[in-house]
Order: sequence, then structure tokens, then C-alpha cells
Amino acid sequence: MTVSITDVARAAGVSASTVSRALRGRPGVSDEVRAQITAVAEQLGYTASRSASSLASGRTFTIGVVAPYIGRWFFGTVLDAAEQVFSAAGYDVLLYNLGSAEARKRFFTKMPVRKRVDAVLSLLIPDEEESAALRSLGVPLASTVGGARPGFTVVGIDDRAGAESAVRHLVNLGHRRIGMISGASGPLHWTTPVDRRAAYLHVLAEAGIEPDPALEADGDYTVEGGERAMTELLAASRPPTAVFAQSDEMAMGALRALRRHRLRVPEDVSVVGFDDHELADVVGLTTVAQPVAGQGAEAARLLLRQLDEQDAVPRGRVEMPIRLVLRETTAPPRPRGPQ
Amino acid sequence: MTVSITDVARAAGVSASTVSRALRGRPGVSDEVRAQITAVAEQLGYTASRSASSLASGRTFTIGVVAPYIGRWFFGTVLDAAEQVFSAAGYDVLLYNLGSAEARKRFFTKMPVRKRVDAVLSLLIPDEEESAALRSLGVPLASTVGGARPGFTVVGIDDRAGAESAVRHLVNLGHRRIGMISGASGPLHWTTPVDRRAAYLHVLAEAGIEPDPALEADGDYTVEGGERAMTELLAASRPPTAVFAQSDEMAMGALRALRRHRLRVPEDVSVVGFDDHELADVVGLTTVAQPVAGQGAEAARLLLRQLDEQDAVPRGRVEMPIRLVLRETTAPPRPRGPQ
DNA sequence: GGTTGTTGCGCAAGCGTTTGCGTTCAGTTT
DNA sequence: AAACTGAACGCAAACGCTTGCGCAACAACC
Repeated sequence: MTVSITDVARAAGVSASTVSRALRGRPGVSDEVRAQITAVAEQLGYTASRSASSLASGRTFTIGVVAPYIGRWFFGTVLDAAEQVFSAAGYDVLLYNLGSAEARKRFFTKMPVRKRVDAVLSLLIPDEEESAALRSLGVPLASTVGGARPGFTVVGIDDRAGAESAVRHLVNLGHRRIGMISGASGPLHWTTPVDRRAAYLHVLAEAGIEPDPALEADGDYTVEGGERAMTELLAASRPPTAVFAQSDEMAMGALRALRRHRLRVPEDVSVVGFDDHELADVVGLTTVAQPVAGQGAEAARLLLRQLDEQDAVPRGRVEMPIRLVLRETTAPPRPRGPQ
Repeated sequence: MTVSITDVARAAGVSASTVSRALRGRPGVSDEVRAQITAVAEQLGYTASRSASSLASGRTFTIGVVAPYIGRWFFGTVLDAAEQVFSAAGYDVLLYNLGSAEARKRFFTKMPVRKRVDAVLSLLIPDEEESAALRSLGVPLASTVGGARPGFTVVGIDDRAGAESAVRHLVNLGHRRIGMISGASGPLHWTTPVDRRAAYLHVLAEAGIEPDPALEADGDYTVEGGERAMTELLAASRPPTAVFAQSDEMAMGALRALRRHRLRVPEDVSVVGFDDHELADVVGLTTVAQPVAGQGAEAARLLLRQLDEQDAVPRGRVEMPIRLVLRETTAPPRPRGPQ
């Protein structure tokens, strides 16, 4: 049916081992024979069976990527960039979309990547148990987003610095009642929301502003959540004149809520987001930009390097640059409160 | 090092074949022995090697998904939904991101999925040669988006009907100079842009409006492209009073261009998009909605059914519902032209 | 012309499963 | 009691590669 290595060997008048060595660029084959084998293989349309070759060699030339919510812009963009690096290097990627709690549990109990991948890139933060399970695979591990775990190479950003610049920008504009839409919930055990919240509180303290629990709401990292959270904040007895949303998607939800309340941005309320979503520019959102695709590509590259060097030692932590992007959703507060 | 089937067999005091049958629910094993084997396997943390089992059985329990631009909302969402269906059914997904021409060429010449997948889901439209290559894999094939190809189960929408409803909406509002931002370029050989353009021309003819080539521009299916295209249209001697963009991303780009030109939407120019992007609601974009995640999930389900029925006959074409969603970017034209 | 090196290639033993077939054995049927 | 059942299990041969080792053949040294 399908052409195997012995078919090529027979057609070329050599042994299967020689075909194997020739096609993979291994030494021990003369140039003429190698050229002839290559030609024959090409003509027969031969592709080595990955199952067989990985069974024999132990290498799979496959990278496992586990990610939550790949439909969201952030994760989709990271995945896109990482995949390009992997496939350019000849690796395939096995994708595991762990958005739901069940999917996540199923993955970590069945561990379908065992013996199937040479490395894994995680776009979510595994908890202690989960990262132990990943380490037990005995392959290089990398992670984007969030805090470091032992055994992982992680590339990320300085979440605190980013959030500080966003909130400080609002303070500098003269705002005193600054709300925050966070994204603490969900099954992601990441440090990002925690770090960004700490930064928010730090800047408030720095400016001598008393934090007000009524000015914090959970937006679940979604547009709808951001809308709900903004609606909540507006219902406070003294609503904020400015809001820091921990993601652009939540910031956009907040914009929608403000529009529905007939409040003008930035005249009545200022909004600053985080990520520099591809559509942030369309809505004129002020935000702190991070290199999203860059993080995916960099993590992929570091993983490949570990693979090449046969060296399972993680590369530590790499920090990517961030910067505040000023657009049209922030301005000084009006002399009197927005209401 | 790692525990194999013979380790389990030895520990349970049976042969490897019995372990294999027991763990996969095959007949020929008594209930007691099966229970004991299951317990031993669990305790040893045994997971069967996929390479070995697919080498022996010919089945891989893996689905190949080829997609362009997985970072874009549309494809990311389809992929997300499809992956959930596949992994819930116990299949892994091998992802091939074929955004660039090189990646695409590399994929179709090396055909890395050969002998690696049980089926393939394509989120792009292969040309004649490429679809022949896919058919030669001898596995069930499905595709979302675009026109049917022999051998493929395809789930999609009625692009003509969708585009017609968008353009007819503009006509009904009283517009006569209606522009279109299309997305004909790029390495995707799909019929979508063609169908939507045909619908546009059809509705114009229906309304007795003479089509004007100066009112069509290519937006490349991106935000930036949409912005450029809108800028072009505005430079026409008699610019449009309304624009139909073939995707929401291009429509958003158009909105940005209009804002930069200090034109108001919908007072000066009406805009209607296509897709119902998750952020369309945020910017108040009128658009024709299609079930994006639904298409991914449905295509995945159909593929799995073909797999179960050992039946490589494609399921033909499934059409998903569409509907026009009215928001705030469309209104009747002003009595006089916008300039 | 014998020893030592190289180079180029084939042999065969795996890698960890699956599966057709053969064997055993307890339980029926004549 | 002999013969015939199934059911439950083991044997061993694949599946298609990779790779350590062996063995020619030939070149290069004293």
C-alpha cells in the first residue's frame, strides 16, 4: 500500500540502514549513493513513518503545547508565533487546549504527551502538582506568562512594572479615585493578576491615596466580564474617574459599559488597558504594550536550543520589554465628579 | 526507565497481550483479571506508547488540523472549538499553521502528516494539487470555510446570502454609492471573497445601481488593510456613503480610517461588516453573524463520525445559519453627500 | 607484503505495541 | 466416558524504522 523504507532500499539496490542514514544526513554514506537514494525516495514519494522512527530512536520531533483559551487574542497570538518557530525547525506541534477544568484534569491525569513529545511549552501556569507531572516527562519545559516554576524556562514581562506605569499615568493626570478591573478568577493559577494588583496598590500608596475595595471588580479576562465589572464600579456610591483594566479585552468591555451608561471617554472616565490588543488602536485605547508574538517566538527558540544542546537545564527567566502606549481613552479628570 | 507493557504484565502475572486487551476494553479477558491489570497499571503509572501502538495498529488517534493565521479571531475560534471536540473524544490534535507561503509549501511537499493522523481538518481551501495531496493520505477529510472540494466534508455558510443581506440593508437605508472592502489577495485559494463580491454586484444590479470600480478596494482581511482600503475609497472623486467590508476586522480598520478623516459613523458613512467578531459589539458594528465556533465543532463532529463508521465517504456540505445583526454603524445617508 | 586505518555498507537486534492463531481447561453435550 | 464446546489466555510475528557492530575493500604507512 504505502511505500516503506525497504521499498526505497530495494529500488535503490541498497539496504534499509543505508537509506535511513542517507535520508537523515548521517555519515557513512558516499555522496553518489546518497544522491541516488534521495532521488529514488523523492520519486517514490517516500516519507518516513514518524511512529516507527520515534519508536526506534526515542525522539519524536514533536513539541507539546498546552494552552488555555486559544481562541483569545493573547493565547492565539503566542501560539501562532511559537508554532512558526517550531515548524520552521522541523518540529510538529501537538496542541492541547485546556480551557475548561475538565479538559485540564483529563490532560494531567492521562498525560497523553508521555513518550509523544520531545519538549513542552506551556501557555498556562501549572500548579505544583501539575508541574511535577510535567517534570516527570523528563523533557525540556518552557512557559510564557506568569511566575517561574522550578524546571521551567520562562519568558515573560515585568507585570508589576507594567501595571505601575499604567496606574501612575492615571495618577499623573490628576486622578484620585482610580478603579481596577482584575481577572483573578478562573482555573488559571497564575501570578499575573496578583502582581498587577500589587502594583496598583503600590502606586496608590505612593501617591497617598487610600485604596477603596468598592473600586475593585473582577472581569474574568473577558469582554463581557469587563462590562459587568465596569457596571459594578459605576454603581459605587462614589464611582471612579479612571479605571485600570488588567487586560485590553476587559478594558473594551468597560468601554462598552460606559457607552451604555452614556458616559464619555475620556471626558467622564479614563480607561487604561494592558496588552496592546490588535484592536486597541481601533478603539483608541491607552494601554501598556507587551510583545505577545515575541514572547511565543522567544520561548519556542529557547526550547529548541535546549533540545539541540541535549541539555535539560532550564534557561531561567527572560524578561521582555513593555511600554505605555498613549491613545485617546485617558485624560485629566473633570473639575467635578463624573456624576 | 519508563514503564512498559511488559512491566505491567510481569507485575500482574500475565502476558503482555492480555494487558493490551484488558486496558483497551477488548474481549477475551475475565473481569477479575481485567480489574487486577487495571489496578496494577494505575499503580505503576503506565501509559501506552503512542508510537508503538500506532505502529502496530495503524491507528494514531490523532487528527491533523491545518489552518492559516491561527492568531486571527476567526481561525482561532474555529480551532478552539474543534480541538475541544477532538480531545473530548480522546483524539490529540497536530496543528499546522500555514499562514506564510513557505510554511504552506513546506507542508504540502513534505506532508508531515502522512502516517501520523487518522483524519485531517482543513481551515483553509487547498488548491487542486494540495487537495489531491491530502486525498492521497487516504483518511477522512473535512473543511470549514469556502467552497466544496471532492473528497471533503465541508461545513460553511451561504456566503452569497450573507453578503446580500448586508448590502441589501444598505440599499434599503437609501444608499446608492456603496463601496466594498474585499479580501481577495493572499495565498488562500478560497471562494469566499468571490462569492461575497458576486452577491454585492447582484444586489446593486437588483437595485438598479451601476457598479463603480473606484468603490472597490482590497483590505487583505486585516485591520490595517481595511484602514488602507477605506482611505483609498475616501480618495475617490465621489466617495461612498456606505461601505460593506467582507470581514469585521477590515470593517474595524475602516472605522479607524474614518475617524482619522474626522468623518462620523453612521452620520457621514455607514459601515457593515461580516463575521460578528467578539469585539463587533464593543464598537457597535452592524454585521452579518455566522456561528464561528459552531462551524469548528460541527466539522469536528462530522469527522469523528466518519472515523467511527470506518467510512471514508464525505458527508457532503453542511450549511450553518447566518443573520444580520443591526448595531450602530449603519443609518440612512444624509440628504447631501458626505464631503 | 604485512600491519594499521579509513570509508562505505549490510546484518540483525531492538523499540513497545497489537493481533491472528494455538493451547489449555472447565463445563457441556452425546 | 468420549467428544465437543467456548472462554481465557499465551506465543510469536508483525509494524517500519534506528543503530551498534562486523566486514569487506582499498589506501597509506613502515
